[in-house]
Amino acid sequence: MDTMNTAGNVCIKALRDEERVELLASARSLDFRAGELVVKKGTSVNDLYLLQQGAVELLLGDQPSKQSLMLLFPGEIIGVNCAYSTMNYRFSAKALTDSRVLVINYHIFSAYLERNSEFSMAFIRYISTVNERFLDWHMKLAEKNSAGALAFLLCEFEKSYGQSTFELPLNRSDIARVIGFSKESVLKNMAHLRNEGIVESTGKQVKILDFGRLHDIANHG
Amino acid sequence: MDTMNTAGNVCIKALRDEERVELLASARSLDFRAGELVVKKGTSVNDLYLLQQGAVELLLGDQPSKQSLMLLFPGEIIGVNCAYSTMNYRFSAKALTDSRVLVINYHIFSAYLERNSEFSMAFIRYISTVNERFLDWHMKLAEKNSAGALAFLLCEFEKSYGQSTFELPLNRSDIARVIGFSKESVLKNMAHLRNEGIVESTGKQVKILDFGRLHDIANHG
DNA sequence: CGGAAGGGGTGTAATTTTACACCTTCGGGA
DNA sequence: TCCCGAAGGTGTAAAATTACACCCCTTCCG
Repeated sequence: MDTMNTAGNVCIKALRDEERVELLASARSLDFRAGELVVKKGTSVNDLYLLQQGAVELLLGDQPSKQSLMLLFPGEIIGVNCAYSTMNYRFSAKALTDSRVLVINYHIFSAYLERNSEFSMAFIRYISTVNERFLDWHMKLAEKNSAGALAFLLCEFEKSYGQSTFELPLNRSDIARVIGFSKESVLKNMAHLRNEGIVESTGKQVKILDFGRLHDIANHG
Repeated sequence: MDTMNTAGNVCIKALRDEERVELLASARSLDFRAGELVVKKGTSVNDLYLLQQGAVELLLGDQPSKQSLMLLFPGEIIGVNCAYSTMNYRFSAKALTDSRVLVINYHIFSAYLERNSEFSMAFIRYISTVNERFLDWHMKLAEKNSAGALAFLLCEFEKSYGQSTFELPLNRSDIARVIGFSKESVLKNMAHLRNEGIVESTGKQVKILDFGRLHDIANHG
């Protein structure tokens, strides 16, 4: 959730001015409504998608119970860490909120990678950083029980928004998918947090009342 | 576990002949005994390690209950997908069996990335492929119960060794860490497989007797 | 305006897994 | 040669989580 200095934005800054101008001139923005697919698994990789606004969820499968890979926020290039493995996208990406995406032509982007070594090194560093944050995220979640995982997610959102009252870009089923527990687990744990006076929640609106205890649950779950 | 055409070996083939000769001339092989750390979390990134022989486990933490990231086999560059995120290694790597590693100087390697665009594109593709296989592995495991996860691991090893009798490079605690269940879960499930006549096992020696049923368990766990 | 669908929620029972205790065997080191 | 530690193993109980059933409310569409 920490978008500072590791975003796709930053690696694009490694382009030369004229390259950046050319890339942005050839790019176009697209808007997606909450719930729409931004990227569909199996489609061929013609474009890269830089998220400008909103929140997007990366999903592995296309089954009803799709597995959540990660949440993406403004500045990120969607699915960047696998974009060069095959010619087809191996995951889907769904807009969690209304979102705006900058569509960047893959071939133009690749041409810059081939001829601008500073840019390709910045891109390699960017991919490495995305991987590391992905591993951190999943491994932190993997070692927690359901209460800890939910608390951890709420703490991360509070940190990201920088305030204790915020609107989650996720419904309860989304939360369940992201942290890897059932919807009922999420609902029961959320009820427990409310009953204990740790949070207030009304649908997606969340207010954290006792940050210390939430952190304790997150750390020891 | 599929080492075909996605290994670090293959991306190194993208180097020009004289670059490859120079890289290999400056590299040296190191041997590690089973149980030794090949890479220790926190050490600075001066070298990359190409696994030539044996099996290595990538671990996230340095706690006693370290979390398993992935298993690595000959041809892989250890921890390649995060090697360019920071100046220190963010994970440890432990030799599961006696292993031989080619130690490649990071700065020489990076210099080739900067001046040989064909090589850097091959490297980007290699990292993407490593990421994708990592995601596939973890997401397949994540959706299985303990019986399914153990069966899946055994099936993958059978596929990798190409025969139904093989020696696991893992003891029961290692297996537990890799698939994310307790040691007793692994032991109980292994006993069940033996009692059902699906496998024979003596320590690390495993023989698969009923591949169809093992696959069924792997697929429906 | 009514019905359907989606989302939030609760309760109970079943299943899965861990925790804990303890055992046996084997290999290595003193 | 003996002892200790590591590894493989089993049993029982507790804890965690899911499965399932069902409810209520709100919003949207016909």
